[in-house]
Amino acid sequence: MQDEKQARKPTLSEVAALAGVSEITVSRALRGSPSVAGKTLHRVEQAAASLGYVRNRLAGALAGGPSNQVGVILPSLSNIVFPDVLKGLEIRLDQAGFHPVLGISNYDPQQEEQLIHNLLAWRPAGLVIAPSGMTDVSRSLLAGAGLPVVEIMDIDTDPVDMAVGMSHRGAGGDMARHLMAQGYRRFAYLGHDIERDRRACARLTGFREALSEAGLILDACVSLAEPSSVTLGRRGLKQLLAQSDQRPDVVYMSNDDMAVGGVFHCMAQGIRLPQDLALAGFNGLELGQTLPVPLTTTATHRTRIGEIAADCILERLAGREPARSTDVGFTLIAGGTA
Amino acid sequence: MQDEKQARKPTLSEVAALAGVSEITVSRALRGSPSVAGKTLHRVEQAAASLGYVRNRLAGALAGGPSNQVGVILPSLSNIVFPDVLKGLEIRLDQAGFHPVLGISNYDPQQEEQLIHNLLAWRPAGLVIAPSGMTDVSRSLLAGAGLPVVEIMDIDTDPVDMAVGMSHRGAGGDMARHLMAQGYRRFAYLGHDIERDRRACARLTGFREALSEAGLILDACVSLAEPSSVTLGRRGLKQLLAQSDQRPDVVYMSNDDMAVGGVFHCMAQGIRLPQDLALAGFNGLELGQTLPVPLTTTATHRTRIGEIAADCILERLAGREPARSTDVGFTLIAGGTA
DNA sequence: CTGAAAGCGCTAACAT
DNA sequence: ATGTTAGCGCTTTCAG
Repeated sequence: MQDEKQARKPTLSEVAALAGVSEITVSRALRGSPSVAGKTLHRVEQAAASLGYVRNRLAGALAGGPSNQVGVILPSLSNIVFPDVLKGLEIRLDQAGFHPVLGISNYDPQQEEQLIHNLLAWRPAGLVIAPSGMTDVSRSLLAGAGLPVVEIMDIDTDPVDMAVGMSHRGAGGDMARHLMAQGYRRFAYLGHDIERDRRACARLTGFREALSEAGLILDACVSLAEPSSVTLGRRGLKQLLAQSDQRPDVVYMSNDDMAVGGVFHCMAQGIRLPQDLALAGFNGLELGQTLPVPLTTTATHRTRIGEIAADCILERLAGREPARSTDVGFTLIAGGTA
Repeated sequence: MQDEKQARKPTLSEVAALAGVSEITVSRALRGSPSVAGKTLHRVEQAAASLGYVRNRLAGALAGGPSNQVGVILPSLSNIVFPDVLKGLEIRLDQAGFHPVLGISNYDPQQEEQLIHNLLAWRPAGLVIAPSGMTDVSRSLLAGAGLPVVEIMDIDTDPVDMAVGMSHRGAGGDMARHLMAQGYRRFAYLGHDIERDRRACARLTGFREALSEAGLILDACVSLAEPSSVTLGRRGLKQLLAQSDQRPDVVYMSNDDMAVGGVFHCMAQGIRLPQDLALAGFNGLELGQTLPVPLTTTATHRTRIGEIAADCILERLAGREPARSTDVGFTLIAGGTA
């Protein structure tokens, strides 16, 4: 080891000098090129270690070498959903020696555009984005970036490059059909700040469409202008029930966090599930499935979305051509709350 | 806008040519230097926009400009705890125009060491790490990196540079004293793969110490070799109760996820909380506080840790000297389960 | 307020 | 298997 405070980090040429070879040989050796003699390799590694050499990938990438950074833009980290996706991304990227560079858009198209610009400035190897209403500028930045781009979560819209996700509209429709099949007829919806969450919006649209096809309607539809949470679901359901003169048969909640809040409200009020009131959520979080009565919901494959998105980037970088759109599907869980 | 597929991105000199000024003037203009005439600035911005210019920060950073990347190493993303910390980091970093570059160590010191090396290769402006048993090499890499480093979560050990967190040992001790004050005498502990989670370990240590000081002991101590989860807590409590010939008064669970699982087990079995059995967790997750009976636990200030860690990095970069160690504390929540 | 020169540390391309 | 040459695109000096 060397001094604790080395102001200037050692460079390739210093390693080269110590090892008695040229810079390029050190470069090749340290990058694991097969065309370096075992003996040379060893000597270079020794020299690098003894100097505490740490490769400068800024210089490498600028000189035309590959980057191992992948830009990742997500709308939020508050709910476990996006960390789950990020986990899948990270696992696969890490295996390939890549790192996610993160940006959070807060569901704001302007922030999103800014982030795309900022992340592109680092010339990443690829970009993964859970879109929040991309602007034309955003789209054109991505189209012109000349790198693999994966839009995740949703496959209801046409992607700039690639897409991995599921149909939220389809999920909403399927849940509506499932609930109708259970015999429910009076439907209500309780959502969080749905203006900003286009995917929650798409589910509601699909839900409505399916009801409509069966000649039914949504009796009540409440959206609260706050991010989703268990607390909000609990409070929201209380409010929804208070303001309905006739209690609905079933409430479709914008996601599991909200739905679990609803379940807790019912528990506290002695409202029996599903006899007195039925509830359905979305996401299939562990939380909802571990309740004494498992939540009726739609399980999504979040980590899988992340993994596949990473694979798309890596495949493309390897010169192959991944599917333009990948549907990871979803699974309706007929739990005990509806 | 320009062609969808621009193979080579425009460079500073192209913008300069179009604007009729020198490269350096464009550089200054685009970085918002005050010493650029308003008229020139405008012309440069026009030129940049019309070419779809995206700054290359690789080149900028290599040439000695500042980096706006901050390496972030976390042990896991599976539990909401670290995403919460990451959220706090991201908020503050984003405000300052910085981005986190992420690495997940999986609680493995070797992976951690590798990550530190990889992230340092990008010459980030700073590094934030939730340590997982740092090796000597890790420590020496950080010490010699010549950049601000913040170790987060824990302040029980001496940091290489700066630390932001709380005393987990203290939290365990406080909970033990709280439970003893409630009159409980037969204590049990239920943990997840605690070998890997040094902070959970520290809490248990503090818990034991406090019992010991009062002349009490831990009657049962079960650790399951799996990551913590609601499911594991539910299953684990069942197992723990089955194998105890005399039921404990109270079970200290390694965290809230585990504890909520325990609560669900009790609900399902008709075990009354806290009369028949008391439970306590750790973290103060929303989940536990929204249960019909709020969980007794220790609230941690996770997002705050992230925010302060980011501030430490930014302060140091601004030339100021932040506190070497920041204790964000914790708050014991005397809920209804103990 | 603007510019010219020099070089950050590395790697691709072309030798040998 | 190793070396030489020539930048990558920007920003830091240092000059006006």
